[in-house]
Amino acid sequence: MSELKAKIDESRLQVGAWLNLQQANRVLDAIFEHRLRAETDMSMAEYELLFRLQLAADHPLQMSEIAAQLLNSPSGTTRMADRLEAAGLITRETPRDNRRVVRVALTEQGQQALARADTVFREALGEAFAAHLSESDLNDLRRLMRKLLEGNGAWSEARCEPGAS
Amino acid sequence: MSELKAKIDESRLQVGAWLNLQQANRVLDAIFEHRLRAETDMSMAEYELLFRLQLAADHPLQMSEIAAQLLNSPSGTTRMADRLEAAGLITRETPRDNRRVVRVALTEQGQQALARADTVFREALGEAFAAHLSESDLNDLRRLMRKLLEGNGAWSEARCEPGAS
DNA sequence: TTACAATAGTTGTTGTGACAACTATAGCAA
DNA sequence: TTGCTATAGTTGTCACAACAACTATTGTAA
Repeated sequence: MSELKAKIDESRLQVGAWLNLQQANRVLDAIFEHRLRAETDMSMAEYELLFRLQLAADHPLQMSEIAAQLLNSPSGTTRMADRLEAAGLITRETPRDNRRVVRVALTEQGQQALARADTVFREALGEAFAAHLSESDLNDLRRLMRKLLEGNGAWSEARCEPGAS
Repeated sequence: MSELKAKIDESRLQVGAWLNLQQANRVLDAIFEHRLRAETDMSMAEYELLFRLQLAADHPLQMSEIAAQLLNSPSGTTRMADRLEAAGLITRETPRDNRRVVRVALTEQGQQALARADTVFREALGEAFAAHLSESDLNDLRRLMRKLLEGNGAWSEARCEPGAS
């Protein structure tokens, strides 16, 4: 009897924690999306792609790497690259030694756009995210998320070492 | 000089924590979506709507309440309700005393579908989410997410008291 | 060398969500 | 009552993402 009750309580705690995680993510996503769109006419997804390109500035990424890092489908990545290329923010190049792959690089204009977006995003991040968490909170959060990612075999893709911008 | 460095480190920590949060959310979302779709032919969004209906089983929800709880747009909520109604899982009813609103309720069939989805979801939640977190981790997580939600004025909507399933 | 399999991206199609415009009802003031 | 405003939902349109099918290139084995 009390075992059943304990199980139900356990389940409630789990569901509650997950719902909170999801809601927080949605709320913050919406905030960042709005801010970015309003001030730079760029979507979060596009910003993330440019951001990943800059992270790996030394070795230009190919489509499949981008897709893996962003957890996007290949087709979605193609379409996004289409838009960014049309806007003049990135270039696609297929190297001669392997004509299957496509290497994506930031253009000068793309770097400028990214810099602007970086400013806007970090400001929004500070206000809507970091302002409500202490430094130890941030470390706790990273620890928890790392556990979740590792537990689901998704840690490698999530690795990120933001460059000194 | 070292102040600038400290600021950069701070920003890295913030960005990293956010990226991890987002990635973890995406990975888990994808897992749950797949599991639910495979075993119940229902999307997470649809499950969440039914779930919210059951949470408030005593007083049937109206469209705007559902939209607020799910952080969805009114139009999106209408479309989802269209699908669920067509599938026979919910009913819409406009009460006579206020013919503007639409009250949504689970049908018998909807309750059964929800029960199945509940089983599948909670199993997936246990495996992909809760299995990697201790009870104190879960409480930490709730605490952190609550801070974020409160900080952005979104706590009330996120409130959830899962019923004894 | 030729044939077959594997890899990398792209395109066709479809589903879903958002914003804005619209309809209908309710509240309220003159 | 009449007219104005606010509220509640729905619909038109469009943007974006996913899956599957397709093309092109590379690797490999007979």
